[in-house]
Amino acid sequence: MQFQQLLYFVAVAETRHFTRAAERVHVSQPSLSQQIKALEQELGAELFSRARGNITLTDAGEALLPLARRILADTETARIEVQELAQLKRGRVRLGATPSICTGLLPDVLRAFHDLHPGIELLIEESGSHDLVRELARGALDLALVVLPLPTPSPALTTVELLREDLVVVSSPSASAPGRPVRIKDLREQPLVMFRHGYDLRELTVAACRAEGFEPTFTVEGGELDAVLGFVRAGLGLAVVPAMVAARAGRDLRVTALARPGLRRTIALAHRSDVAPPRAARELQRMLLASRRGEPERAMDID
Amino acid sequence: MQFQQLLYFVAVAETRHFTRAAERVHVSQPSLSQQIKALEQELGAELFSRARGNITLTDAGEALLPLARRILADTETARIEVQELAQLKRGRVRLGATPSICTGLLPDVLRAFHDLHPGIELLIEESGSHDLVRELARGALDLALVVLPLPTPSPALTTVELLREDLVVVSSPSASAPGRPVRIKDLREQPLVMFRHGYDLRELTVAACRAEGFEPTFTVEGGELDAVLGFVRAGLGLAVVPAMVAARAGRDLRVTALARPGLRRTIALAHRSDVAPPRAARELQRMLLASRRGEPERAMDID
DNA sequence: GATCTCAATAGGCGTCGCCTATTCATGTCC
DNA sequence: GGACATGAATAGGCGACGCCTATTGAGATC
Repeated sequence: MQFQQLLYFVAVAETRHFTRAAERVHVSQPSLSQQIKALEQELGAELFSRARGNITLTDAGEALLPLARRILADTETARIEVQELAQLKRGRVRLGATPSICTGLLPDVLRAFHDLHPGIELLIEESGSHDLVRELARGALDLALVVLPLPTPSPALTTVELLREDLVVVSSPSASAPGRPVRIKDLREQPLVMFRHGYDLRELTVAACRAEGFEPTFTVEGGELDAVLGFVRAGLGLAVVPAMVAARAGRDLRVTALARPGLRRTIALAHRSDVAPPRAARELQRMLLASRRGEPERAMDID
Repeated sequence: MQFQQLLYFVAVAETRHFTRAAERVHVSQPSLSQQIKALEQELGAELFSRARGNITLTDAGEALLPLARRILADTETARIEVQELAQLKRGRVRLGATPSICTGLLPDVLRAFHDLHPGIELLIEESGSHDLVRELARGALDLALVVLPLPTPSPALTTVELLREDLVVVSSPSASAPGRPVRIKDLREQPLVMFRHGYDLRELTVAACRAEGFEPTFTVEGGELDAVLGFVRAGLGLAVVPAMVAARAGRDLRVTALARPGLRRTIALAHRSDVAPPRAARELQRMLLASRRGEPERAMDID
């Protein structure tokens, strides 16, 4: 049994005419006759009663017709579904990212992606790099934006470096302004507002302070990104954040660069090494990589 | 897209292994790989992510799998349905017959047919020949047992003579016995119990009397076959019925042959000339024709 | 680095589906 | 009633395609 044979069969059943059916399916009448005959032989039953000028379905033909129609409809559906997925008309991307990346880098790119591919569902998982790596390995995420180096490096994950961004100090405009640019050691006696455990920024900042030989002091700690910025704005202390986040945080925060060599972090795209990400995820990956040409400069030229 | 390709696709999806899938569908591994590749090309999307030792469905593959399964299941259903019809495991015969044939000839043959083909639905339409011919032409019946000659002969119907049966006279054992065998003209002063209009037997009997130059007299008229026999049994009069009916009517009826040349009627099978009857109807037709070898003798050797 | 596994390619062969040309059957018209 | 017209069924040839075996190629595993 073949799809063509069913197609021909339905055409004959509907036109009740071999020659017209052949025209409809764009094949010569003998070819159609042969295929119908082959189908009848394979099924072991006549499908049409060929009374001259009055082609009719036999009872076997009547039984076959609805099934044939359904099979053909299903193949058409299959074709369309798969092609819609391939053409990014439908689909889903499960993207993981750290909170600071969600705030800094993602909005513009996701907006652009959604404008290009409005049918694609975007699922964002906002977590620390550690969790993201685990979810990625589990297959619960297609793609993740993580901070390098990975907390648990593994050959099972492929990472592509996306951009390096400078960290800057944010403070309340009303508070006593630190000298500019700030050195890490200047933070020794400065009260800091610190993220909760799990934030890469926390580990990074604390590690930098320790490298200078001191333990930082926190006035508040444990908040998410927005809360930390709010506390800073309220004058509770300083915070070290990516330049891109600082740029988005608004003008009522003073942004101060760190003195050389400063602090920077590397953001990378990660996905499983063994399976290629779905089509839609690959497309998002492509757009993220393309965006690094223009974005970083614009984001980094803030004092 | 081809059935084989879908079959191969499902096999790979289920085994997650090209070589094992190839074994399962009894084809070489390269052939299977090629067909999967062809399917992917036609659909314009990869269906599997071929991570070494870990074949997985892509999202396109996931979308295709349920449809592929359904398509394959439908083809299997189609195959089985058609074959069951062809093998007379299922089906329907719409058979028309006159009341006397229903009573006389049919029971044994239908019993035999049903024993052979219990899955076939038997629909009996009991009417006069005139109605039967009309229903046959309309396509409402597959086959009819009618009395020849047809009331409205037509080239659209094909008739095959099935058997000739003698008509006999039935009477109550208690009533005054007519001489044996009875001549038509003996019925002149005999009261008859007569069927309702529409019965071939009525026309036949009345016509025979008129040929002898008299109008028959009826004590009761208008009943169906069973009622007529009941009236005869009660002594209301005589009736002229087919020998086969008389034989089945039981021993409390006296059956008397008609004197030569007697009366007989021809029963034939009729069906539309333009379309072949369905498979099941042809089989019943075959059994009816086969039965005439033995049945008539047994039915006609009464009295 | 040798071996092993397993999918992908290469090349050859047979089948099959399609085509055109023709035949055959059956209504239809003069 | 014979010529014609219509429409489905063969006949024969050609190209494509699916299958095969043999081989290559790429990751794992020891």
